[in-house]
Amino acid sequence: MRFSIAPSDSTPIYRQIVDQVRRAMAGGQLHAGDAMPSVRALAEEHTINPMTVSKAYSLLEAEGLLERHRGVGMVVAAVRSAASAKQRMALLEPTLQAAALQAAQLRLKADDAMALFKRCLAQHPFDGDTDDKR
Amino acid sequence: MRFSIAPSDSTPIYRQIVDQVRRAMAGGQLHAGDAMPSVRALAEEHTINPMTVSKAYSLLEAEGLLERHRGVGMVVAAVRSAASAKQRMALLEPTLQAAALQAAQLRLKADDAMALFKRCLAQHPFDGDTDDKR
DNA sequence: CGGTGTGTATTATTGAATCAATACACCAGT
DNA sequence: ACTGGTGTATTGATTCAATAATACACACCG
Repeated sequence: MRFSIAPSDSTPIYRQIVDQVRRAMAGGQLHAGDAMPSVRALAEEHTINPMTVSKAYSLLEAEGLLERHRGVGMVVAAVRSAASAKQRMALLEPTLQAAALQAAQLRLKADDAMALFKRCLAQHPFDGDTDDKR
Repeated sequence: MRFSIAPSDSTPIYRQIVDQVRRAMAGGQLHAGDAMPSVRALAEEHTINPMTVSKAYSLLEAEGLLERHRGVGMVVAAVRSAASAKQRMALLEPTLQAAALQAAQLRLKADDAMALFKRCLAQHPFDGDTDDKR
């Protein structure tokens, strides 16, 4: 599981982690039983505090997405599987709503905004398709 | 000038104001000489602290977008006019990049994401077109 | 058993953002 | 000048996010 953490971002680090895990779960990149990176490993990789990672994991556990196995590590919970397309769209919608608002404030033509979005989408080649099996 | 402030959002209030003014300027909704809502008025309308508004205005003044007229109010600076379409697109791009990343993580089809975005855009009827001239 | 690796709890500290209350400096009208 | 409207400065308190440094509880493995 790859994380992209931006400490400079206004959204808290622990929330960035939570959101990304949520999306990865919904997108089916995480399967039940998969082991999550250890708190210390993740903290070291991004030079953040272990407790910040732990906080994120705790929230995800409370949410039922992860299971805590003390002494072993966090593991993706059993029940969940990939969400339906409709559910995944619902997760994306708030961001697109914000983008649409910005586009309107910028007085951009809807077509232009769409074209730009299309270009952005093309830049994200669904890194899971390059299937990093190990 | 209408502001939509979300105190619950993780991005600081003063930043929400700054960003919205920037977009309104680029979109040509604010013209040189236009008077900005007073610090106290804006603070009261959104039940936020006057100093928070003042902080936002100060940043915008430092940026050259607003001019401070003590005793009179903040006024849109002279030099700037609406930005070119290309510049406005550049302001929107970071948000769409983030959205594209999320879509990829969610394993959404690009077409589906585009369709959703189109729907979101349709919900923002460019409130300036309803032209609240007074 | 003992070591190593898990996640966790605790306490204290830093910094940013916000609020609250007050006082001040400025300008325009009467 | 006075008054009422501007933006601003100051000080303090509060909240939240993140850090730091320990110490602890648990599980696997040899």
